[in-house]
Order: sequence, then structure tokens, then C-alpha cells
Amino acid sequence: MVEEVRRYGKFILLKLDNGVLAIHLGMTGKLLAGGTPGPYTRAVLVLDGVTVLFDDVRQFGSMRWLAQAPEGLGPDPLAVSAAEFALRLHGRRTRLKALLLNQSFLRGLGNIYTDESLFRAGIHPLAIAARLSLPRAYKLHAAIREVLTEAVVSGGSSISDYVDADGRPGWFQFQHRVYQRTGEPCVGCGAPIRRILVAQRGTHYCPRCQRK
DNA sequence: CAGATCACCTGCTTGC
DNA sequence: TGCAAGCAGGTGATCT
Repeated sequence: MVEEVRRYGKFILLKLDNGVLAIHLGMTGKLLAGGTPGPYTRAVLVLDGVTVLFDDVRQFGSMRWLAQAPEGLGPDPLAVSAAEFALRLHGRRTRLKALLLNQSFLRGLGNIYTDESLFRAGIHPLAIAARLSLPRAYKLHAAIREVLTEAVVSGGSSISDYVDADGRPGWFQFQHRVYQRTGEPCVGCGAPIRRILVAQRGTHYCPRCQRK
């Protein structure tokens, strides 16, 4: 009996009568309602009589049965205030890109939306978080909200794997302004989009529009 | 303790 | 054509 379904950062939490099932899709995970198990089906759930497949090619996803819901991650970017966000940036002497990916700082942002948010805010991914001026911190906060809100409306970004529970892809990949557009012209100034590695993650940005 | 780096796993694309 | 290297929506362990 599933009593509640909710999201906590990148976790999907199913509250059951005897615990919580915490599902993380990793990079290539999918939860599919119905369908036939295939070579990448890692688990088959039967929830209140409905079959749900957990497919995951790369196996970075996870499914854990916990006594209690997980906690301790940073605030949700759509719930945190601009003032609180700026305050949290203040003491951190790391590159913004790495900080935004850190789930203890903010919960829910991943590689795509970090790059897209930094671009919209006009901030360089290597900028040191603590050195960001207050107006720029506010601008970044607004950009993150904007990107996430638009992405949710578009059903997310389907690069190669992602589909929703009914097998439908998202459309936000067509709105990406920098992510995986290396060498293509910036939509703002025409300069070629650059790709660097930050925290071992491919990081895409416009060298002209985004300043440290 | 914060921050940086490596490791985990499989498949697809790129370049010699 | 064949094969190796590089790349991919993430994060936990292990270093400095």
C-alpha cells in the first residue's frame, strides 16, 4: 500500500505502511508503468496491483528501503528565498559549478540545469561562490528558478535515455542554450560555446557572456 | 572539515 | 573495417 509519493531532491520517495522506498534514477534510470521487462530491467515493483519497472542501463541508480525518509540535503531551489540562497553562498570558497552540483548545498540540481542556470545568470562556472556580489547571487537564484520551472513544464530533458513513467520524452533539450552545444554559437553573442571539466563533469559556457 | 579526485558501469560516437 | 579513446541527466569513498 503506497500511502504517499513525493520528491526529495533527486529522490522519488514512496511511503509504504512499513517504511519508505527511496528511488534514485542516477544517470540512465527510468521508472516505467507497465511494459515488459527487458535486458536493463533491474527491478519489478508491484504497487497496489500496478506493475512498475525500474530500468537502468548504467546501474548508477538505486532503490533503498528505509525505515525513515532521508533528510539532511540542502534546501529545494524552488523553495529557498533569494536572501537565504545568497547567505549560503557566502562562506563557500569553491567554484560555483561544483557548489551547485553539491546536493548538500541545494537539492535537485544536476549537470544540465547547473550549466543552463549559470548561462542565464551570466556567471562563469569557475567563479568563486563566496566572491559573488549580492546582485549576482540574486540573479543566479532567479535564473535557477526560471530554468527549473521551464524544464518541468517541458517535461525535462531527454538526451538519450530519459522518459517519464509513460515512456514519453521531455522537450527541454531543445531549449538548452549551452549544455552540449560545444563549438556552436552562443544564442546571446555568437561566440563559440566552450566546454571544460569542472568537478569531473563536462561544463558548457559562453566565454563572452559569462564572467567570473 | 571543506574541497578535489577517483571509482563504479554500460553503450554510443569519434578519430586514427 | 577495427579498435581505442572519449563521452554521457550521479554520487559515495577516499585522498589532501
